[in-house]
Amino acid sequence: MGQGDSEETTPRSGQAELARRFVEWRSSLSAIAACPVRDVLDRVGDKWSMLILIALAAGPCRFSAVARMIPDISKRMLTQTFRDLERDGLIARTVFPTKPPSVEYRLTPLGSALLDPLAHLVGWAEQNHAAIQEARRRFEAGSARDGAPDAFAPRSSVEISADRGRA
Amino acid sequence: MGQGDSEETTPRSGQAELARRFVEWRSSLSAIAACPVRDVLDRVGDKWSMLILIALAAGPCRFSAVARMIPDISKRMLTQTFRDLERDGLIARTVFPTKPPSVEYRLTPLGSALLDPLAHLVGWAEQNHAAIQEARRRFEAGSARDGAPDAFAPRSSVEISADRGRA
DNA sequence: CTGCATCCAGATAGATACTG
DNA sequence: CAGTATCTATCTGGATGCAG
Repeated sequence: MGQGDSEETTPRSGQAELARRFVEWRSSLSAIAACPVRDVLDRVGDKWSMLILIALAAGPCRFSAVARMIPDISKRMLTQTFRDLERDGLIARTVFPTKPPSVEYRLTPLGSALLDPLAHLVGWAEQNHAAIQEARRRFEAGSARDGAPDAFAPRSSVEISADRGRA
Repeated sequence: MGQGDSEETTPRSGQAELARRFVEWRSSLSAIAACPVRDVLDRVGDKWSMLILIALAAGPCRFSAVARMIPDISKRMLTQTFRDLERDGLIARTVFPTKPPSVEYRLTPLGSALLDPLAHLVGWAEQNHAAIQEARRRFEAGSARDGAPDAFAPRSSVEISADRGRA
């Protein structure tokens, strides 16, 4: 399974470019795990960060305003996620010495920029969530019945023995 | 500041379109939390899924091959993440009835498609991780600057009263 | 080689109550 | 209103040993 036996005939050009990058990364996956990508995914991939980023996308918000938009978040988690986001320079926090005190959060240019790649992910999710859910149904059906006749299950035994020469 | 004092002069048109979508979502953030976006982020945002997806980006791989590429993953987590990924239809699993048995994992078209929005995120991470790290340094420097526990560093009193007109 | 089961430490996050 | 503190339930993920 070299990197270029059956893939290079496919007409996807941007896809191939993309694949090349990932191929290079394969040799240093552990480095990736430690480095910027993991950083970003850990921040964005947690339970609330992305929701908060979206909540602030349209403009600055007060603490309780965000809390209202995300009903099932606790104050504890909201405070904590705000702090992490601020720590990373994604949002800015402004305290107004009014009484009672009010605090406003807003996206920094950095946080605003993150919304763009995030939107790609969201777009993908919206386009493909149906496929994912169908895959889940199929998977669970296949787990219940061994050898279930699926739409595309038996692509297995054809190319097996030809490829087995490596063990 | 509102959405349009200094930002609207910037020539980003897709950015505005993007903002509009997020604005609409604000009213139903709890729905988003439950729905496809959260699904995808929970899958991709966990510790290993993305690494495995990248590992498979260049072509099919066997269990132990992936394990070698990601040295600090345990067999338990590798198996589990493979299963979740397969469950969602992102990767396909093929068992070869050889002796000893070998199993090959490969991206499905769905999983391959996910690589694209993922690459945007990775690209952003690479471009901005320096800014993030600097923000962290600045944040920690600002936090450590005063020893008083209750003083929360009102570091922007200047623009406060001027901006108060919007509440 | 691949995968599963068990046990276990640490992180995550919810509920509640209290402060300025 | 905004935030903190503590206690606790749950989840994640690592180590090990066993099985096909």
